[in-house]
Amino acid sequence: MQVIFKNNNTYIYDLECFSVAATLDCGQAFRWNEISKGLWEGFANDKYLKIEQKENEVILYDVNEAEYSTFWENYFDFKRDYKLIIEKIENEKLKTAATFGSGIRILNQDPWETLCSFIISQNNNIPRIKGIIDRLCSNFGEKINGGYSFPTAEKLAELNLDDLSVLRSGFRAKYILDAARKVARNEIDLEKLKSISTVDARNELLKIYGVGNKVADCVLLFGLNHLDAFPKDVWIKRALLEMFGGELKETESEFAGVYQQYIFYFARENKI
DNA sequence: TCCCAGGCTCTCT
DNA sequence: AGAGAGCATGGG
Repeated sequence: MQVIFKNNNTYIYDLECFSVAATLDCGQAFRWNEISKGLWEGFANDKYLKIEQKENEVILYDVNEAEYSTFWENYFDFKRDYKLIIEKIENEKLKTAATFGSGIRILNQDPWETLCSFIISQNNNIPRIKGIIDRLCSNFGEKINGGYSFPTAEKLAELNLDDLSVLRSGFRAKYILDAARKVARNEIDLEKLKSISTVDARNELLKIYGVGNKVADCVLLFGLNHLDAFPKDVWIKRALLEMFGGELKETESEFAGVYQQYIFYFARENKI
């Protein structure tokens, strides 16, 4: 892997195990869109990015060295050796799924944005999740280059259910408010959850009204860097049954969350 | 039209 | 402690 900074862009060469499409379109983030083949734009927290993948080249437009090394490198988890993770898989079917989804990386997203987004995701479909999050940002975020930032918990904590009716988020609005208030009042310290055990962090998240095991595990995995969290949604439960007979001991392992994304992507793309 | 969506809470056994 | 209804809304 080689990183070059030039013309205010960041160019990455010889980067293994990365597909921008698989990573941004596998259901872990909801604010990315493909403009044309291989060219994506989107937001992370209060930052806008245009990123393109060509043959053996990834370009982050208008990203200088400082922005790359302090933010995007970690956001895309470029430093982690996913090839090694895949090589260590012994279960043959899991290896098949991993090979199929080998371009997926687990994004290091902002904890609050992740929490709020996955509260919205429950009993919902992805196009509508994206729509609700778009309205959340355009109504309550800050105007930034190209769009709107994700609103802070402090901002949302001041609002009431009536204010949130513009989101058309249904029964989830009351859950958003409870999460915003608990985070804004520091009843739940999201940053601290990164450094405590996965079990303890999950129990903290479960204190939020509207957060159950699945949403908590998504926040642990996509926003708090707990890669051993294994979110079980309807797709995963079905895939575990059909691919592994309902039992897979790897769901308890160090990189269970990475495996989960491979299985999820494999199941969805292959329509099993 | 009808079914269902990366679930969760509440209630009833 | 396990099962089932209800939840808001709208995409397909």
